[in-house]
Amino acid sequence: MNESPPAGPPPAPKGTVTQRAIERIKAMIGEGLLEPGQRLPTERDLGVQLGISRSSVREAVRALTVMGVLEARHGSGIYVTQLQAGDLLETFGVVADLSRGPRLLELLEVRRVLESTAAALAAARITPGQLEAVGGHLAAMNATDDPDEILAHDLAFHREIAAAAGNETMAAILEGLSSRTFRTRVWRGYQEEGAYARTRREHAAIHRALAARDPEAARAAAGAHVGEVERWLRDQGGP
Amino acid sequence: MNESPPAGPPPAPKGTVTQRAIERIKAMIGEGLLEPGQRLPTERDLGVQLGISRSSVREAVRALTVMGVLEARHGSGIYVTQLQAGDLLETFGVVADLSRGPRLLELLEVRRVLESTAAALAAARITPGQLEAVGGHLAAMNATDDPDEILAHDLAFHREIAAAAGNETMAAILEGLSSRTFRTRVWRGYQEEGAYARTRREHAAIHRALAARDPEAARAAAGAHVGEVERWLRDQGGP
DNA sequence: CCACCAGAAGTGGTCCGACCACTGCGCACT
DNA sequence: AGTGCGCAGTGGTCGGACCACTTCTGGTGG
Repeated sequence: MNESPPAGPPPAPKGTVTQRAIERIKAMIGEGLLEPGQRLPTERDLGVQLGISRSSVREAVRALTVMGVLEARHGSGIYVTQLQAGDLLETFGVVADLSRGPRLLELLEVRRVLESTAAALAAARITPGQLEAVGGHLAAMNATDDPDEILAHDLAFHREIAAAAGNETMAAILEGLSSRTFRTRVWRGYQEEGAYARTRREHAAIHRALAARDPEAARAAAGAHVGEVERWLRDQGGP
Repeated sequence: MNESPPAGPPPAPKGTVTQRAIERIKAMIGEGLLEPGQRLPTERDLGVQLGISRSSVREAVRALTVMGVLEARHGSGIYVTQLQAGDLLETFGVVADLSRGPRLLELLEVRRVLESTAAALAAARITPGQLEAVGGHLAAMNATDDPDEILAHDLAFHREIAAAAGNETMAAILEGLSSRTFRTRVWRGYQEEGAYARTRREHAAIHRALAARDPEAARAAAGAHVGEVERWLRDQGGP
């Protein structure tokens, strides 16, 4: 009769129940209690353990799934992802897709910086096999007139370079920054100006720098490539 | 009696219901039907519109909330965010916090690249007021011995520079890459080696380059700064 | 003995209905 | 007119039920 009104410390009084659940699960992983690839308790059990309803558990799991931390397999269970990049890319891509105006330019600026660096790293580390793959996409891109196919090979071209840079995280970020719809939106108008030729020239320059194992040349070529799109976009929305 | 078994086109048969709901809402925003700051229909109404239950709507909203696209205000309604960067930082920070081993190094490498660029941009654009703020954090950092306070001013120091670079998106990414717990974890051991002096020297060098409006010097100083932490971390987990 | 398949158990996915906590606004009271 | 209270509306939480899918198990036939 003396501690009911004054304070009830046990049931943590912060934020919403779901928010707390997210923190709890996140903490479990952070503390190593949950290893990547490991299976979590069932939603029902988690609800009991955390003292919350299954609905709230589901929302927490959904949130962590979106973040790329957890993965739910229907009929099997919930698992901790390998956190192997490419998992956080989805969120990043969504933001990129929804960005407009000045934000788009900023995104492109970030991409230019990372793409340049990736190209420089790739020039130093790329394997003959990877170089051949890059060349393949370059050739395929030049051999067709179908915009969709060109776009696909363009994406693959850059993806291959990012992979060759040896930094999966950077590759994942670039992947998000070059998400399909994002790219499609920008290219729609860009290519109408007959920018194909310039694009081909720039891609060829990047490929040449990679083949020559010249990091600085690759950095410059990649930077110029993205910079061109940047310039076009700036002119577009500007005056 | 003749179209029940053959085909049911209206209820698109792809993915889970929640996933579809996410796409639908995302599309509404992408197509401009939902302006930033605008209020969405209630969860109950959305359920009716999309032909799904409120539970599923809630999960979809939760997912988009985590992505920083929506914001739910208890008792008021669901709103579209301004997509003003800093919203996607949370997810990015979580990933950074949970990363381990090689992934951590990759993250740091990305940070080095962006931090260098931000410093270079800041050197060209920084205002006297911002420069003073940077100097203030530098002085405050050198004036105390409390690790927590040092960390706080360290974060503010870099945040101020990122802001001065004039690219909010880049600043948001750097913010996520320097999230509190991430930083704390790395610094715990780093500072034990009496790295304070070196950190102070490096920070001073960055500040000097900014004051001199020398982009290349700022780029080099910032790159070296992050690179030092990188080197230490590599030595740590290596042999 | 092995390969294969049908069933059962367990899991996430979806739906429903109820109630709680908070916000916002309008009405009545002062 | 100013103030406070109450009510309607909204997101937050809960519990239970059922569905869809995966997985393992046991049996059956080769």
